Amino acid sequence: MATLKDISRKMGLSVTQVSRALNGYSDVNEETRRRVMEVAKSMKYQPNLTARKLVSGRSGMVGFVMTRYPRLSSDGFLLEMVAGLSSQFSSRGMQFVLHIAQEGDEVIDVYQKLIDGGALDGFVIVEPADEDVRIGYLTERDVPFVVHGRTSAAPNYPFFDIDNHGVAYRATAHLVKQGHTHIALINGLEHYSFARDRLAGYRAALSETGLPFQPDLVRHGRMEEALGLVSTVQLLSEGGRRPSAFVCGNVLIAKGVYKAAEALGLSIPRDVSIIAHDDVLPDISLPVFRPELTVTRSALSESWSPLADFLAGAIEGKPLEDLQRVAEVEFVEGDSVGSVPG
Amino acid sequence: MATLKDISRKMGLSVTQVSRALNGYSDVNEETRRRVMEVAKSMKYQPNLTARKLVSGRSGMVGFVMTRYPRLSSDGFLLEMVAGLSSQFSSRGMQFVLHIAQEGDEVIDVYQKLIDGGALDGFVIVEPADEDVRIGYLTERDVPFVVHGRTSAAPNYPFFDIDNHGVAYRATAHLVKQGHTHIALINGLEHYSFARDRLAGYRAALSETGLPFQPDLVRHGRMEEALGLVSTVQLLSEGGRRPSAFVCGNVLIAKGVYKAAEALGLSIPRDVSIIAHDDVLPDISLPVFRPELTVTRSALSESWSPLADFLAGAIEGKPLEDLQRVAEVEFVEGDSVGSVPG
DNA sequence: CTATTTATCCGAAACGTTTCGGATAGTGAA
DNA sequence: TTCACTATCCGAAACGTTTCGGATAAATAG
Repeated sequence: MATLKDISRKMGLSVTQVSRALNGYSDVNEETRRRVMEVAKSMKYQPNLTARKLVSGRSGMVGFVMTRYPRLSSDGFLLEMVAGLSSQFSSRGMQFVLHIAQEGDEVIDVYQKLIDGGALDGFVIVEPADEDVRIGYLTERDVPFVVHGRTSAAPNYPFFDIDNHGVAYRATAHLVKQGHTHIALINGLEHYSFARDRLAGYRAALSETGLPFQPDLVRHGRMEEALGLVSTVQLLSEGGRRPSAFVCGNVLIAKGVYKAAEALGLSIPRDVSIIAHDDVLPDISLPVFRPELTVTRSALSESWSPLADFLAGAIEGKPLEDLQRVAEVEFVEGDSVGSVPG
Repeated sequence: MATLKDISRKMGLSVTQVSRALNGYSDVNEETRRRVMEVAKSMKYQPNLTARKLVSGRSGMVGFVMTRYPRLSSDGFLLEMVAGLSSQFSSRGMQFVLHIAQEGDEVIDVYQKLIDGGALDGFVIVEPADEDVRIGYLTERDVPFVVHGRTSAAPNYPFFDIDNHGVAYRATAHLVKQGHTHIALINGLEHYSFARDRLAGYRAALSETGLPFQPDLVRHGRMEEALGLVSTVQLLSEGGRRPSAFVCGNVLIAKGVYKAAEALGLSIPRDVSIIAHDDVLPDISLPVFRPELTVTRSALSESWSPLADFLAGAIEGKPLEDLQRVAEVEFVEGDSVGSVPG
């Protein structure tokens, strides 16, 4: 591989000047720069990243720590994310390193090791919990990171999140407008921030319209079809306050609700109304809904680019206000919402 | 972060000696080494990988290039592999970097860029094709790599493969022994080496027992349930030589065959016999077989460790013979094989 | 007692880059 | 003529390691 020295020798220039020419500094003659560029190309010069890192103190690598778990190999979200982030970072000249924590490793220890090794410049964190230890640790050590989601309305770290409060608020409000008074919320696991935000949005919509919050109409769990199915059957079988509408955390849950409704002989939207949040996962095995599902929609795939931008920015030391964004969600009406039955 | 210089200053030793003490060289007093170790630990010394790389010329990073494709996010094999390799490499102190090729990128260009950047020491290649361009390119440029699979019986590069010839041979021979004479092979896509090897094993078993090779009993395709289903329906519907037994490339295909058999009102193993190869993917959504499927079995998860070993060895310049292995497969009898129907 | 070996140690160079602090020569202004 | 300024360039240091080629003193061999 050709080095700066090779070029400088060949052209009778100093290494300094060649370096500055290539890096676009202003104190180099345009004619000189042109020639340097030309020679560099002809010699197939590629800057040695390692050397560059040594002096800049940065490795150009960012990391993501993943804990091994049983469902791993069937988790479409994860692969989608890894692929998305990886390509975003590499198009920015950075490397995205996926680190799988060994079984039994303490998560924080993994971060510590990676940081101390000096190989990573920053981290991406997804699915933050309400009191997230990773965020605490990285903040304390002053290591750059970006979060997909957020643990409070206005956190003091870079993040990209969707308006989860709005997701549940709009869905709930829409149902209320149709006259529904008993609206169930089938939500993600309680300790996730996004689930907390959605619960808050749901409650806000209810209280704004004077409807009571009924805790037994809210379910938390892993956002899979089974959760929707089981929750629906339970909710519709219990005596008394049967919900006439469902707000679902994602389309898998909605699929479960559809199935349960069918099994119980209920028709959508005549007997039950359903709204879900759609992450627009490009998974071919995604369920098909009949009738068309009404959704709040925001493509997960649009978050990788800002996440990469924000982490890169954080590493470069950009001000926090440039590194935070809450994305709006779209409301897409289908045919799964009707007025209250009889 | 503490550096070698910090330690040397504190102890009144030279940087050289500290470095050698830490790296286990013989020309340092055991007592000195002990003290150095102690101080290093107390100062939380972590060697700067970047600096080390600069002089050693290695980055400690190995790469895997993946092309983006539609089914990506639902591909369990891929995530399983990424997770497996990633953890194997990191337990060896190396980083496994996943690189997603942008749509439209020429694969070879991606490798070129990564190599020239000097950031990667070697590559892992999976699912080699018969005339694999990646293998050609890396060989030509003399860049270390390891292949999961192989393009010829005894290739001149490091690889880990299972005995694919044996997989099909044993399954076929087993069926022949039960008296079957019309045995179908539902195989992977034709250009993959493993599919070619399995086809060869299938033919070998047939010819050894004097049975004719009937090309129309062989199907190639993407190894999914749909392939098994469609192939089976076609094969059993055609006039004349209907197969009485099926050798399936993986369990998904076998699932398709089971479904087709059921739909056609055929019973297993009375009417059709089935054998498949089982990669032992720990995917909870894996099909359940009734009756129990007879399989050739070899866990995919056992290949990551040797692959990592071999690539590390290749980078260190170990001799080729230490970097190749063909793993045996296990034959596990279930209840899906019977004798030829009346 | 001298020559050789052995056990420890160290200085300096090297890896390829960026960057700080000038140096030089030419230009225009005072 | 002298001064300040601009445009263009360069030497040297620095980043944190590893490693080559010795250096020193003590121990052993002859």
